[in-house]
Amino acid sequence: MGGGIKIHTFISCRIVSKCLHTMRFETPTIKDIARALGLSTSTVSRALRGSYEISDETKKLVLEHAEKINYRPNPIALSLKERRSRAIGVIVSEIANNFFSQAINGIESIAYNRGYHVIISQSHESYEREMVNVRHLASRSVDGLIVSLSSESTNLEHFTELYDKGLPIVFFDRITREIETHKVTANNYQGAYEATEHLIKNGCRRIAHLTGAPYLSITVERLEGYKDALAKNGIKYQDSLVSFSNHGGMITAEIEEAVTNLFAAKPKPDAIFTSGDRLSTGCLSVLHKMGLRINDDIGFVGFTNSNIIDLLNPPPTVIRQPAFDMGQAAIELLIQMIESKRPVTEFVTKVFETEMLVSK
Amino acid sequence: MGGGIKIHTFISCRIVSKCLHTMRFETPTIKDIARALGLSTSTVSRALRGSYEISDETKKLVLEHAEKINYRPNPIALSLKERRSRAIGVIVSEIANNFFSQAINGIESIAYNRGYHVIISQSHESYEREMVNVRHLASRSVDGLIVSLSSESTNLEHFTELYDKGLPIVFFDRITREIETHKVTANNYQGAYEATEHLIKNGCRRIAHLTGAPYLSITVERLEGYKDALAKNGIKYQDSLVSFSNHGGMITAEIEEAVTNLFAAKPKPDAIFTSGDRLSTGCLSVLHKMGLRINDDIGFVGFTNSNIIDLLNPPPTVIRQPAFDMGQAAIELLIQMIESKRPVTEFVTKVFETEMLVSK
DNA sequence: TTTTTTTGTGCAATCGTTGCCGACATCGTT
DNA sequence: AACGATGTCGGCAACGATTGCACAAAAAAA
Repeated sequence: MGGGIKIHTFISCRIVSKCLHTMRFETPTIKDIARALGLSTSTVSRALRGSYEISDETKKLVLEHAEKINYRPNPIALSLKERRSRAIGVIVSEIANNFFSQAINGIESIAYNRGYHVIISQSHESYEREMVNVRHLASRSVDGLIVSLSSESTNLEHFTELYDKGLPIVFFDRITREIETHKVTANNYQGAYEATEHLIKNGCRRIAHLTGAPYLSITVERLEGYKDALAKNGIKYQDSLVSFSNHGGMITAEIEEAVTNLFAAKPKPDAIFTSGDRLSTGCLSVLHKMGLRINDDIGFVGFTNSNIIDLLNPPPTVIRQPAFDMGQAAIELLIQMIESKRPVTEFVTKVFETEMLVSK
Repeated sequence: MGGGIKIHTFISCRIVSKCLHTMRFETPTIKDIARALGLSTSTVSRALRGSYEISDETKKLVLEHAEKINYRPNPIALSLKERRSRAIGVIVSEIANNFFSQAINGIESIAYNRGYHVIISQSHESYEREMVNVRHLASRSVDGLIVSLSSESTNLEHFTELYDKGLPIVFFDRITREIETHKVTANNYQGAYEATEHLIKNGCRRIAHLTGAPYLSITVERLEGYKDALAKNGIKYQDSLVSFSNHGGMITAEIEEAVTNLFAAKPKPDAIFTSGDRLSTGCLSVLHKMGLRINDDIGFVGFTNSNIIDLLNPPPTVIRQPAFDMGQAAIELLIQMIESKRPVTEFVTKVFETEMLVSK
């Protein structure tokens, strides 16, 4: 950061003869096998699928030759014909977010075993980007979608448009009431409640809340938990102690401004509760820059799945979501929808409990 | 972690009538337009592409109807016909690695502007997984590949197989000499040299080196830098002070064992230099668990692109790579290869300088 | 020997799109 | 009047794979 980036460029001048990088590269097809063996493509196709109508002799011939020329069926042709791709799309705001990357690992762990490929796509918290990605994935015939909404997504037409036509979609993390389908989420209310109560038990009374875009489900649920914990403990809720960050912590300046504003409240807050991976780490950075030590100078609890928070100074108390398991649950529900013979009419919402890791 | 995971499952029993989730969903095609307007598909196709052979009147008719029924060309059919997809594949070991997620952001930032989609795929440091992913991406007609090799990849046939057939490939980060193509890398030698020298200047004499799989380019280059820095400063290199982690830090137990082994050397090392994001954070965790304070009890420098290392206690000195810029460089070279009219015969290797952030 | 059954294979359509060629009609030119 | 040029459009084939139907040859039954 800061200053130009130095680059050395080595030019290797050796000329590689085999390089044919303008012709599209070719793969052996069923036709090549047919031609080589003097059969028709249909016979070859059936032989490869082990159809009972083909003699064992022919089958052996075909299979051996297919093996020899390293034949692989062309999935694009199959997708076009069968209108399915055995690929599922995942849309999250940012992969550089521990919660999401862990969830994706959960998704992959099951998808690959069930023969599905996973295509990851980032919305970068942008409605526009989300829409483009959804359309692209759909038109590429993904068999289903796992989605965590972007901060900006209030209009969900790009989803309903496809969902109503029969594309299976499962929402996770940032879910929506507008679309009736399977959903997977953490118990955000409870997590926020516990976080807030933890701060109260440690003597904090003016607890600020730094959270994401106001229309996101996770924002609403966590805000509710926060409010209820305050109420149960006889603390009055104050608007000035809550700050919404529309970009979910992706823009550092936004967090700095939010924290500054929160500290402008009078009297000053004595604790801060952050909602979301990027917001939590971002807020800790800002506090650090301001020279405030958490626990000593200010109470802190945040939602984050970072795996190195125990190395921080001092280690903050965090709310952790079972991201990997949530990913697994989401893909299982999706595959169930994709492979269901009859229309799915009953939908479940799986709610996973969060865990509070208290700094010692 | 620890204990079962509690899940609440809410079953929503409302029945949604429009739900047809067994039929594959259908998109309007060029045929629908042709039928509706009493034209042939070829005329419609040409009208949509604005061909000069079609009268303005017909064009207007077609375009209006296309807009009305929300027609989108089917990319699968196009891929099949044109044998290109305007999608590029990226294969990295783990997206839950700051270096890679930043590089991917760099790749996306350019790809989207140039009309390419980015498909991300993880090898999880497994040769097997890498091979499956490469084959899948290739058979899905990606127009090119950006690859950082997995720890286990010594055999590169799955790449040469495709590369020789004309699939453009750019390697970055973990590159290889075996394949002659464009490459993007950091100046790992220099980074390691500076890191080691920094430790020496701070009085360390027995510097351990915790690094990745021995056949990776980054491992070799960083080891060279480490060795040369020792030599230039009159310190004898010792095998017992270097430990190779084959899984690149993905397995915590492996790091713990490695660190334990390094500390078994006599006399004990007085500093540790780690190569790689996961290894650095993993090592810091282990040191923390062992109750060793870096700088005070043991010197430390590590390669990492984590954005919260300044929050660690105490903040370690780190070597940072310009990941975003490296990603941009890689995709630019790839697109250049893809769109080149004539075979590419001269290849460049771009080497980006690293930056050492010294803890104050 | 004739008819029926069985077995093995090929033809052609399909998926959505585009390239190529040919079919007209209209106009202007010689 | 005959011809070529131009403008506008449709038909066919192809991309790679699958599949229902038809058809052949061989085997079995009559």
